[in-house]
Amino acid sequence: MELRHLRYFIAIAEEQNFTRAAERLGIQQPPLSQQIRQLEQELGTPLFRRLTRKVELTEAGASFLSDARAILEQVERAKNSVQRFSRGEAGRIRIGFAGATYFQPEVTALIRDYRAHYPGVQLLPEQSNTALLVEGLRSGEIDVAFVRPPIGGADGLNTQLLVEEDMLVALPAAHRLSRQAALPLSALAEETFILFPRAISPGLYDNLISAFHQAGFSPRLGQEAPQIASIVPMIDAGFGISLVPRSVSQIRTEGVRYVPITAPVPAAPIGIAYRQDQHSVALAHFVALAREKRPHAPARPE
Amino acid sequence: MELRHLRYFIAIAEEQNFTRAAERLGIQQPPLSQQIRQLEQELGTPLFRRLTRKVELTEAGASFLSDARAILEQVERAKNSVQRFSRGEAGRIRIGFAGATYFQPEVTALIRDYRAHYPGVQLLPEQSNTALLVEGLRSGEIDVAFVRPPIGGADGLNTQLLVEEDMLVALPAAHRLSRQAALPLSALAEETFILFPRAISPGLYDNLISAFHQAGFSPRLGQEAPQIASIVPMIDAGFGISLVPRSVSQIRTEGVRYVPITAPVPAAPIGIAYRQDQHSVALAHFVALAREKRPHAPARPE
DNA sequence: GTTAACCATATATTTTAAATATGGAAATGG
DNA sequence: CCATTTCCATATTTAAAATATATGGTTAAC
Repeated sequence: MELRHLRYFIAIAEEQNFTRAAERLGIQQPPLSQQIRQLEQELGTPLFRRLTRKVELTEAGASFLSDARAILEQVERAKNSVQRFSRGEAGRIRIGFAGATYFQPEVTALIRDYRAHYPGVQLLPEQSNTALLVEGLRSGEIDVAFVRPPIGGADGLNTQLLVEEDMLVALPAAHRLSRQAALPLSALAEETFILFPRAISPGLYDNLISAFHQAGFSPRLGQEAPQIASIVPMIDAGFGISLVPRSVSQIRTEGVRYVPITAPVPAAPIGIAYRQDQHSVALAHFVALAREKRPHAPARPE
Repeated sequence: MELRHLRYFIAIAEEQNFTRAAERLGIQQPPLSQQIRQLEQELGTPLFRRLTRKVELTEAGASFLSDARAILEQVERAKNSVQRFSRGEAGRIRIGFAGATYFQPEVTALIRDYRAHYPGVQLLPEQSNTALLVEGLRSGEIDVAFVRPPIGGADGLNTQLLVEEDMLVALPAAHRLSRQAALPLSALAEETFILFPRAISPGLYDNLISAFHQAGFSPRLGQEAPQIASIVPMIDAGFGISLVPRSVSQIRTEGVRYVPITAPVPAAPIGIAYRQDQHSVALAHFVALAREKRPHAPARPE
């Protein structure tokens, strides 16, 4: 059986007439008769009663008619579906968010814009840290991730800068410096710092450390925070002070103040990372949208 | 697109290899490549990524794979369905029951047996009278009916005798004859009879009247009953007495007694009627089952 | 009783799928 | 690193299958 048989069968059922159905199908009547004979043979039962002026469906034929129509409709749906996938209008993107990247307005704006453009694509967010996300990208568990570049050993992964974020000082409201409008980093030489483990975001960590060195001191490290976002409550709890990406200051707490840094300002860039051998059209659109938003985008034609 | 394309596509997706898929399909590899190229062209997108050691589905291909499988399964279901219809294992029979025929054990036994043999056939019962049922058979609203033969003007309809029922006298419990073991019809010459309108079952009505004439009297007619089954409550209510098919005596009421007739015994046969130009296999089975049950079936080979 | 409608059959032709032969690219294995 | 293997694509031939043409038979219609 082939779809041709179904198309022919339906045409005859609708016309109740082989000759007219053949015309409608753009073929002659004899091949149509022959194809239906084949179909009836394969099914083992007549589908039509041939009367003198018209043909009519047998019971078996009537049952087959609705099925045949449903099959052709399903074929059409499958075609459309495949094309939506190939155009990136359908699909699935597993998105990873590294520590505190989901506070960044640029990040949420990108997600929002993408959803507006491609509502048919399912977005599966996952929260983690840069190191684990890079791992997930490599193993294929994640399609794209918002990370804090640079990411070590990025072989096989592409990274694209999305936001050039800076960092702020975060300190307890009761701290003697918490009312300052701005601070040089050197003013913090004697403080105890809460930092996250270098392993979860080496790039960001190294940015911090090198800023400290530029300011002329090595930070005294206190309790380690399990992740970036948990630094804020730890400051509130009195474990020390820290430097956090500016977007983290969206976490407003009674006991914590954020103060801008005059110099040297540590960078906390956010980028998106994805596999180089990545074939998803949906993801390509996502990356393209991110590129439109990248900072200082040079206006060069592509 | 033809089903062939789907079968080929699925084989390759499962084998991840054109050559092996071709073997499995019993064709050579080049025509397989060609058919897939056709399919990809029609869909407007590649379905496979051709790697050096294997092929893998694209996103579009993965979406198409599940659809293709679903389509082939639906085709199989349609085939099976059509065959069930052609064997009479699926279908629908609209069955009419004339007045009081559904009290007859033979009738309910036939229905029960048929349902046991062909559980896939939907039986749609409808209660009416012989005249309306004959009408329904002609117009195609009903497929088969239990009627009280003979049915007038049976052109185009076949009738088959199912039960040779006789009639009983039905009278009030308080009636002077209600304790008799049996009665000749002539004993009722002076009674008032409740009868149904001749129009709803002329055969049965004429059987009654001719039995009265054989017994040597014309019945005095009282109130008319709208249908056979409603005769019993009318007797209870004191409108008169009547003769009813033996199976009606299953309606046991405190105030009504049934007494057998010695002679002449009016016949109340039940038959099934259906269109001669009837093509339903399911109905043919039903009629065949009824024939096995017909009274005094002569043991002639067919 | 002749004609018209309509499907089936027989045969010819064209289209299409499948087979054969071969090439090229990439991994594998001495 | 070169030879070999794996595996799909392409070109061409062959076989199969669908379609076209011609025609016949049956039944209703005029």
